[in-house]
Order: sequence, then C-alpha cells, then structure tokens
Amino acid sequence: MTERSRQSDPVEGGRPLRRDAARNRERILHAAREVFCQQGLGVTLDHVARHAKVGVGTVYRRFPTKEALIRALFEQDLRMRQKAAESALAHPDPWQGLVDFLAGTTADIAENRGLYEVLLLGAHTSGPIDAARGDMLPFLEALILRAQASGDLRPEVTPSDIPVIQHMLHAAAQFSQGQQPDVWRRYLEVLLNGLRRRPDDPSLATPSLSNEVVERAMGIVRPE
Amino acid sequence: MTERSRQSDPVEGGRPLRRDAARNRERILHAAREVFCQQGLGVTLDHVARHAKVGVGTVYRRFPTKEALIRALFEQDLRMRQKAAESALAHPDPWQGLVDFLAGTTADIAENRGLYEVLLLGAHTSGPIDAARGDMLPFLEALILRAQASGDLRPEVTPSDIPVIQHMLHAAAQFSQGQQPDVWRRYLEVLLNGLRRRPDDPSLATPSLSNEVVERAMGIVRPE
DNA sequence: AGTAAGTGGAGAAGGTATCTCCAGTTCGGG
DNA sequence: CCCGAACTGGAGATACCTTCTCCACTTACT
Repeated sequence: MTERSRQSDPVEGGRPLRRDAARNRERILHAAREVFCQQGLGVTLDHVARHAKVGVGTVYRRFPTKEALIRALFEQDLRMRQKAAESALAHPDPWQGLVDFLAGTTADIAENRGLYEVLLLGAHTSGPIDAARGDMLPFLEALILRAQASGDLRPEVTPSDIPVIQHMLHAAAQFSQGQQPDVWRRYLEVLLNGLRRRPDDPSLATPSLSNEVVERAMGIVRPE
Repeated sequence: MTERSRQSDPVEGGRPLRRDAARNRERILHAAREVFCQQGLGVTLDHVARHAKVGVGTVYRRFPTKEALIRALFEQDLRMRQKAAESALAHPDPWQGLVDFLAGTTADIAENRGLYEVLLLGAHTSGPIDAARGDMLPFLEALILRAQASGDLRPEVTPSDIPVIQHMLHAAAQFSQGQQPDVWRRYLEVLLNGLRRRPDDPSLATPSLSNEVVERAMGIVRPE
C-alpha cells in the first residue's frame, strides 16, 4: 500500500487533501479495485462506497464519474500489460515470447474482470486508456511476425487473431467460475498446438477478421 | 391465479382458441423467436409484444411467464440438436462425426443467442428443457470415445471439454458482431488441429474440468 | 476555539421490468 | 343480424434499480 501524504497524493492540480480525506480516497480506490476485479465495471458507485465503508457522497465528491475512478485504477494495469508485451518481444525464443504474452494476459484478465472489460471490450474507456490500448497493436504484430520468421508459428496467423484468442481463453476461464481458475491453460495448450507450424498441415481455410472489425469489436476509436 | 382455470393450456388439452386468438398466438411465437435469436432471453415480454404488434396483455394472457414462452420455443430447437448428436454418432468417420457436431452446434448458437443461453448457460430452463439438455451428455461421451478409439482424437480429451470448446467458439463468433459471422470456423480449425492426435506430441499438462463444475456452470440441476 | 474541509446517507429524479385491469372490439353460434 | 362470450390494447400500478445532490453534522488543523 502506498504511503499517503498531503503533498504526494493530491487530486490532480488541486490543493492537498486533508489527512482524513486522503485516507478515504485510498479506501475507495482499494475497495473499487476489489469489486471491479470480482464483479466487473457494472457495479454501482454505491456498491463501491458500501464496500469501502464510506458514504456515497464521499465517493462522488472524489470521483465525479465512474470513468474517473476507472481511469485512476486501470491506467497502471494497462501499462503493465504493455511492459509484458515489450518483454515478450525481447524473449530470446520468439515462440516462447508469444506463449508467455498470451498466458500472461489471460492470467490477468481471468482474475480481473474489470481489466477484461477495459482491455478487450473497451468499456468505459476514454483518452489515455484508449491510447494505451491502441499502442499495443504494433507490439502484437511484431510478436507474431517474429514467431513466424523463426518458423514456429503458422504463417496464416494475423495480429487480429490475438484478441479473438484472448476472448476465447477468457470464455474458458470464466466457465469454471473460480472452481478451477487455471483450466484456461488446458485450452491455451490446445490452441497453441493448433497454431504451431507443421510442415504437412493444410493451411487455415477461413480468413481472419479484418482490422476494422477487430477495432470496432474492441471499442477502439481510431484517432485521425 | 392460484387455481388453474378450466382452459388450462391454450394449445394442448384446452378448448380451441377463437380464430383471432390463435392467430395472435402464432404472431407472438414468431416475434419471440426473432427477438430471442437476436437479443437473447433478456428481452422483456413488452418488447416481444411490440414486435408482434400485439398488446402486452395479450402476451401475458397466452404465456403467463417468460419461461412458458421460452419452453414453447426452445423445446423443438433442443430436440433438433439432439438429433444432430445422434446422426454425428452414426457418421461412418468418427472424427468427421465429431467435427460435424461441433460445427453444427456452433453454427446454431452463433446465430441464435437465445439458444446459446438455454443450451450452454441453462438460462430460464426448467423441467423438460433441462431434461433434454441432460440427455445430451451421454452422446457427447460416446462421440469422444469413438473418435479416440479410431485414433484421431487425443486420448486426454474428455466430455467436459466439449462445453468449454463450445463456449470458446461462441466467444469467437460473438466477437465479429455479425460482420463476419463465420469466423468461428477459423478457430474451430485451430482447435481441431490442436485436438487431433499426433504421435510425437506431448500430452496436455492441465487437466480438464470435473463434471460437477461443468454441470454447475451449465446450470444443470441433477435430479436424484 | 474557530472555521474551512470533509462526511454520511436520505431522498429526488429518472430509469426499467413485470404484470393487472377493464372499457371497448371482435367473433361466431343461433 | 344480433348478442354474449372471448379477446384485445395499452395505460398505469408496483416494485424495483442507479445516478447523483444536498445539507446538518463532524473532524482536522492552525
């Protein structure tokens, strides 16, 4: 837990919060993280308030809209995902880098429903969060090209396959409803088996989604 | 409402409906089929009424609860799915039988959201529908055993993998949001590639879900 | 001790879904 | 063609949600 203090935790641009107010702000963030992980972004700010043992008014004073709260929470998560993409690209074994990235993302979104909604559905996103999501696409492309160049990945795989696969793995993870939180690994194994290049295999008959469809489905708003 | 009127069931066993009433009943069923396909079972009976160009009261008079309407609609769909399972079992090539079954089910639930919810989520089911769903499990088991006996399917695959795979394919189908309704075939190809037995492959490291977890996730209420 | 900052939670405002009721319309047997 | 029973539409009662505001009270800090 971060050490709160009057000068380091003020709301952007405003004057420092009184000590009790700063403490409540932390409690709200902590509670919001918990309920968003478990229930997703659909929960009301009243729920968050109750869970934080704070009045609704206090939540609304600190975070005027749900978006503000979500942004405060998920900017960091998204940055970590991006770090993961970068280090996957740096992995000495291109195939293993791709595998690590897929497994890491699925592990994250399987245990954090809010992150799933932000990352893959583009729910309640805006400005900086949306930008961070858009910035990941080039990494995915590089990851795939690298794994194809090394001869491990089927050449027909495209970047737009990744979000779909991510969705599929999330569906598998959700299905166990927390009873066997790691089942998705089984289906990742199956998918990877199917994605691995094999000299004698026929290539995939059905084409992948177009980038436009993927972006629309992910709620990515193209600037420019 | 506690006592059933002598005109208990409009179509089976009751006295015949007046001609206009019978026509309206058909319109309601037709409209309900359409909106349930497109929007899922979450739609209100008011929506159904509006779409059928009929007053809400008329809907509620004919189908006292949403369950009654759903049952009237989906019993038939489920029976057709069961027929499909049977003929998949009768296919001369065990592997192709399994493939046909998976493709057929996915095609159905991809274009019929209501069926997806009934079949895979157990939403709003009861009595006969639930029984029909339960009756399919033995078929799945036979389908898998047969494909394993012929040497085409990985021996670690279990019946409980089927619903998960179905969910994953549904997730893939949903993702395209009707833009490329058939993309799921691409991911079915990948999954099948991964499920096909290959002599040199290591076996799957993560175990499949237990039957209890699957049944709970599918909302199957075990009788007895 | 004085006062600005902060608090809780009742409740207003606005939404949605379910289901009932009954004045009026339509059907169809006599 | 007439009349009672069957049937209809849809306004509105009920019973929820959710979002967000307001202000009498409490707390922190000088």
